[in-house]
Amino acid sequence: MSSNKKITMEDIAQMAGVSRATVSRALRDSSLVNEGTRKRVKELAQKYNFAPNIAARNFRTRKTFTIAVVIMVDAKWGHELSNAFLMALLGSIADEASHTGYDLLLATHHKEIDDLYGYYIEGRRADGLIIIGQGREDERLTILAEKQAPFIVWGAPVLKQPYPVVGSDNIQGAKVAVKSLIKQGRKRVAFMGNTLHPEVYDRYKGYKQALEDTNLPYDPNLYIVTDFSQEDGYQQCDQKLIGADVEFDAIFAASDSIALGALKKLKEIDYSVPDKIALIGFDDSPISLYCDPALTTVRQNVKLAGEYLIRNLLRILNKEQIDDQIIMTELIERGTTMS
Amino acid sequence: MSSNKKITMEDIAQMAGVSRATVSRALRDSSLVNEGTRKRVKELAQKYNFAPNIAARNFRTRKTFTIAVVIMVDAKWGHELSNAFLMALLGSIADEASHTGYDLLLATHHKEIDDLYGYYIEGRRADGLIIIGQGREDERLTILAEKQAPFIVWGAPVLKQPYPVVGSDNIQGAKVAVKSLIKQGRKRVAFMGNTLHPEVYDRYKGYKQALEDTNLPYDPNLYIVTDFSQEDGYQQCDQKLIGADVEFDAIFAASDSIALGALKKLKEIDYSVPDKIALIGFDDSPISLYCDPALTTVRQNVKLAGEYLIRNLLRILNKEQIDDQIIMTELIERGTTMS
DNA sequence: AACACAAATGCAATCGATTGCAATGATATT
DNA sequence: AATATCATTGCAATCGATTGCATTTGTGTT
Repeated sequence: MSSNKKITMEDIAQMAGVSRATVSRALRDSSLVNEGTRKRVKELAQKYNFAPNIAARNFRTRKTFTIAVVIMVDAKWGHELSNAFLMALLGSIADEASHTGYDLLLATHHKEIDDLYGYYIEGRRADGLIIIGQGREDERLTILAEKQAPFIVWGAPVLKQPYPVVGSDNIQGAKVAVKSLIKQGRKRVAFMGNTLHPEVYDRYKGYKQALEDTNLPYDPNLYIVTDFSQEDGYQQCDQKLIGADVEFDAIFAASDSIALGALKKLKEIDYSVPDKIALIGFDDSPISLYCDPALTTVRQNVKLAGEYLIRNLLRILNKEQIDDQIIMTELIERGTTMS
Repeated sequence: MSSNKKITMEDIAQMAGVSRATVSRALRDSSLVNEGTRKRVKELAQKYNFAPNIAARNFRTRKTFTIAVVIMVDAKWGHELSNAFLMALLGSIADEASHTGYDLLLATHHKEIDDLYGYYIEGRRADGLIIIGQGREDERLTILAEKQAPFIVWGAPVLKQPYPVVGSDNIQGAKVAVKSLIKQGRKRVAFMGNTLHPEVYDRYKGYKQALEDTNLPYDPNLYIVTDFSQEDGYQQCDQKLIGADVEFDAIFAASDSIALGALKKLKEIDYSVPDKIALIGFDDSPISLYCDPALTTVRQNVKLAGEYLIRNLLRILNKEQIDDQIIMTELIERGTTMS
């Protein structure tokens, strides 16, 4: 069954009575080959289960049809791969990539490869990069940009950043969420998140804008620095809000996970949600519908995100000029704010 | 800055005053080159930021140092990429792969590529495959095995399956969990899951063994067919347990997501958990600690799972013979069973 | 019949790193 | 001094598909 010898184009060519060149063209539907020949060749390829050696093709064509997805992992912010939102995003990227015929190279990027350009681009492992989570590590991205690597970033546009970004409209999303809290009569809305993260910073800006627009005072005590984890949500809620005797009647959290951590704490001390404290998260991860009460949250459009990332990266590979792309969010109202 | 011409080994060789061959050897730390030469070459490579063309290397060596991770997606069971456990597993695999110097090719496998062998192996996109979620689609795996593809499966050993498997000890894990319920005095334990899935089938076996060992009767009405989603957990709990007037005092769910769905239903109708109904899930996904009450669950050792998958696949690539590998689980007792 | 032109195919160079084998030079052995 | 041995290095073939250019064959035109 398995005559372990791999079949090559030469073999197919012999059997079809044509040259390698013609086989190559036939399989790629080049208009240069005769209809009949093409059919014959394709049938032979089918019959012998022939698949062209991609390594050879990549080598010759100097392309890989592969996109590397680099997930910037920052130990301090928890293992991002357990972040439901990022995973959904990854799934969406994978779907879109397969539609366009690209393979996906996955890298959770710790310290090991610090020369992204050399490794992926120079080394021809991938044609382009999608970077997820710009975090604080802007330096590596700047280097990539300097070397003119084809890449795109999921995140938030930062002042004059030298690379193209796709991201949610964090400012608007946050503003709408916080305004909905205020409309319910909440006067002391806490913000939980870490503004060192550009996306969170935008959510924070939206939060402040909502306060300004409604003439509510901004109280620095209500800005609670919190990393992206349920655990930190729980801890900071405990220490910086409850334990610090800060008065508050609502929380806007920069992610669902933070919100869930806070919710746990609130329930432990019998602060009723939403009666006493209203709560809004960000992401609309699957859990948010199934916690108790169900979590009001700002939905990010994961499907579109994946599409735009791939599509724009392909444009870049195609030497086209592209702009940052901002995706609308949607407030999903559930139990933690319904009164 | 960017003299767009890529540098090759030939260039480095010229500068170092040696041949391509020596450069190649020097960079790969071959013992054949003189210490001084190696140093000189490496410095030049460093200085000019040279990374060997991987496409060329792969082509020549007929290896890719890439492992394809294929996630079998079954629409009926929900988009698996949103499954927290699978994602954690993927993360662990990614970590382990990068330690061993392998790249990871990610594929969420819909219908598009049905010839896994041709695409990945014959096409030399990857040296080997890790298949996640054997599901019912055993056929494709059988074909892979026939073609002697180097691959390994995360899942459960199925009778005489012709491929190596790494998986949790689902039988034991389930047995311990159900027995703990029984020890608490529960007499009517429902099982939620779909036994068409081999791993779930094993959990079901463990469930039945626990009943047998403790001389409790098995009631088919307590086997609730449920897919891997919170939504189906909610629905089936509603229809097949509550709505069907089946008497029960505990639920053992085949995954945390199912358990959470059920929990939501139970709370809606004021069945107190754990007083009236005890509940155990499977996976120990992050949420289980933060739902209310916190979910008792069977923890799978994700870290080990990733390690074993990679390690064993590498053995296979190395033509070694390997056995199935079963990983211990651990019952994590939390609020949904504490009484 | 002679020529122009188009369609289909083949020829052969090419991509860049790896590696078996041969060659070189240096040192040790008799 | 001749020879054996070892450490380095270079030569050149090789992996297999792609593609610019040349060639062949077929059709149409005058």
